[in-house]
Amino acid sequence: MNSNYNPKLIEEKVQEKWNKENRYVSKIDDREKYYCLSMFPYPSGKLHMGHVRNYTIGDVISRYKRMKNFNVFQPMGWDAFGLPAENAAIANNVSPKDWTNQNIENMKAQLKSLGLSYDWSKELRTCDSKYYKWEQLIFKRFYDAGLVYRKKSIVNWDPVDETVLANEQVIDGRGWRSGAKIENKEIDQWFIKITNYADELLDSLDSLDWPDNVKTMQKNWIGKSKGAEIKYKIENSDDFLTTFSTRPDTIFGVSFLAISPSHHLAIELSNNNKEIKKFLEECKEIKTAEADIVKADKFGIDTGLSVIHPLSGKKLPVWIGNFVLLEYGTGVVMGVPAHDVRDFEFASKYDLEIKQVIETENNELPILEEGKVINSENFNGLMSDEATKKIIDRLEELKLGEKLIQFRLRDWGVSRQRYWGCPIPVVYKNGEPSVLDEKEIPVELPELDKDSPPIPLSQNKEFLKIRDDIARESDTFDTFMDSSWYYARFTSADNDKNIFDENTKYWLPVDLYIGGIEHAILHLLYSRFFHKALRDIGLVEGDEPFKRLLTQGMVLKDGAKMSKSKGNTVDPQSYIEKYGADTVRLYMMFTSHPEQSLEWSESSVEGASRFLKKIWKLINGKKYNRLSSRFDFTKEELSLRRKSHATLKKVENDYEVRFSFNTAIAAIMELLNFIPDEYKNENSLDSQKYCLDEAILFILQMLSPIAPHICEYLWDSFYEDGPSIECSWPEISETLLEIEEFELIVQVNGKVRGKVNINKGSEQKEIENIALNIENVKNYINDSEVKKVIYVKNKLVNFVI
RNA sequence: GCCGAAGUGGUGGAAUUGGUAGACACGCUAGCUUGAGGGGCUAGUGAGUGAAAACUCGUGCGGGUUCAAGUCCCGCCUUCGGCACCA
Repeated sequence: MNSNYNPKLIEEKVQEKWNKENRYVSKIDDREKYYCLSMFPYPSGKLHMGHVRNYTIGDVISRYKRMKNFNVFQPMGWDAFGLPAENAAIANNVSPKDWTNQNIENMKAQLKSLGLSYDWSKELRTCDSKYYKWEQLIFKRFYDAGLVYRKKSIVNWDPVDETVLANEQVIDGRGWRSGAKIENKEIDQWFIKITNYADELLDSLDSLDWPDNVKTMQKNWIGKSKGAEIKYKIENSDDFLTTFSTRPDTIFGVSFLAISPSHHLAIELSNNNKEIKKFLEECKEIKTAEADIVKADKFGIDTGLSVIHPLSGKKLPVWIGNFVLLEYGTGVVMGVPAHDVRDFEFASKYDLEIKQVIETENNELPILEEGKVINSENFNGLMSDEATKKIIDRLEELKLGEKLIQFRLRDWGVSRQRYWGCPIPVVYKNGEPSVLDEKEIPVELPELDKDSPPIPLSQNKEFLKIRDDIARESDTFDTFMDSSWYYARFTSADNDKNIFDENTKYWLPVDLYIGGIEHAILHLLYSRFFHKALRDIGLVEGDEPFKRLLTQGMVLKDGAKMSKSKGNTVDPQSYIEKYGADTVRLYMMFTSHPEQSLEWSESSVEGASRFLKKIWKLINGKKYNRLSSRFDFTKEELSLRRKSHATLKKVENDYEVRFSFNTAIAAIMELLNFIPDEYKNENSLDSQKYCLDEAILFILQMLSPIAPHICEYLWDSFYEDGPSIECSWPEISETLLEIEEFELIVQVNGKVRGKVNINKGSEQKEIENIALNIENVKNYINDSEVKKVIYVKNKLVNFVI
């Protein structure tokens, strides 16, 4: 039995065994359940390294949990609707459906070759009407629950191609295909009232075992802020302009109002004013993405209108500002140049009054922090918080304002003007929309003619026209809709009669959700909202979909994200073929902590492969001796046993608590390196054999979540008629871990000057004496007086002189 | 611009609660093994000084707190993720 490690052969063999046994099909049973979910991929064609990393992490944890006797559910599916299929369809003259299905087949084969322990019996794809018919049903139920409405909103309009473009399709303000200048266009769209849940989405973050940075990002995104709504009467009119401000204490510093270019007042004014009309035209050239709006130069135009300051009674000019978002607040900003950076820039540019009304130690305008109120009539001298209260009280008396809590979170626009998405189940009777009844669902996406490019549904006459006076909705759903509830549908994916069933009840919530940090806000927030809304219409239980979250970092090459456009991608398949899945998995887990970015390195793959070869060489051909542990172990033997158990303890903690697979692997490597050579000889002592066998069993068990093929193969040949490696995890012996000696660090003035072995039970005085007698320590202390001794138990002693 | 991260040897990274910086690997150097290549094995490997013992410096930059700072605080720089129509 001196054969070399042949990953291809053993991986095929082991995978065949798993298939035969249907080993990873999960059923309800008495054990504690563990639903481990990795974010399903967009079927782009080939697996990339980010997928491999994501799915290996999920698989390692799933396998570990199985060994710990959990009933594990780990499904996989496809986020199959989206733009790339349409683009590929145009580029390659294939239908989005065929392209997508082909990609799914390829990627599924790749996933299988990685040895991921998925329950494929629950596979789903979002482009399948078996899936999206339920999504249409959910939309109907949401509509009935009052969560759906229609509203005008702005899109990127390509006037040449006459299509709506995604933000990423607008490059430098121009359409990526046509090159035409992109315009803002307002159209009617469907919205879902996620803001109804703003408070709950915020509050229940506390209950989640999620990374703090993700919770913080979500919290800031929801953006609950306390302030006041303040009304400014328009001069010579009975109308008011309403603003929201978090800083009512600065109200006497207001020197202008700025309204959004999309504000109805701005549009009305433009009808009679050429300059304003021109200005609004110019504003239409800015992309709709917030990052672009903020980066754009701030400019504005005076409307000529004035408003009356609610407290001072002064006249203030009304401007239109390109930086004011209609979606946020009321679409009107009160400009306080002395205490806001953006207002300061704007006022400086257009020579508007800058009036300081807050005083702090810092004198440089703009002063952003709170302080003492000045130049504010009878509120002078108050501190900001008190002034805020009194000013709001005063506004309320005058009925010109009131206390208000405002969220940054906006309602979710779910309409998309595309082909490859879930049709929105709505019809228009004489132009009046109505959401379809459950029995009229599903609305299936129409098939395309062989040669037809994927034209938006709005141009598909056959699909649209039901009767002369009845037409279908031509928009499809945002693909975030598809991915907002798939975690729940997985549990019942094979049930065609009901959306959810008893399995849903059993498996939810997801115990661990793993995916890229780039989804920290949108996808995760939408899913959380969906879960709560589904709960409220009685379809699921519990308040949150994902109990624990692990956000993985990017896979980089040469310091940049691997991407097709940069041409720095590395194809995982070639590595799986060359080194085997176990090596690729091991490499991925060893190279860095899952939450950090991973720098791809060719040569480290070799290292991972070498480690597996070492294990193969040590174990292949050996048989478990099944000796009892009743030996008087030598000190050396004991130290190997201790190392085995200490490694086990560390690895458990790394797998379970820290998700720190790289250090777990390093510890296993250390253990392997620690085994003395003579123990590996055939004529070693029985006591040595015992220690070696123990180490071998531990190594195989500890490593098998990461490199399952080689470990199971070696386990089966080493431990004939033993238990399945998947149903066994070793027991730690705590007594073995108790050590009698430790290495004391001796410092003088905080610098290490010596180390010495000390018995654990020693008294502090005794330890100090030993430390003071170290030659090098003596040299440093000389005749100096020891002013202070810091002693950290079982660790170090520091003499301060 | 706003929100959230990251920065440690030639490289990937470790240091879990403020307590030995560089675990574990890769690479490199030398030696052994081999007909050669590959592979394997042994030793060394942060920089500098030194024959050695040992010492000095050293965790993006500049300050600070502390007996002690990669870790805490203040101010910067760079890179990455998100910013609501990429998924």
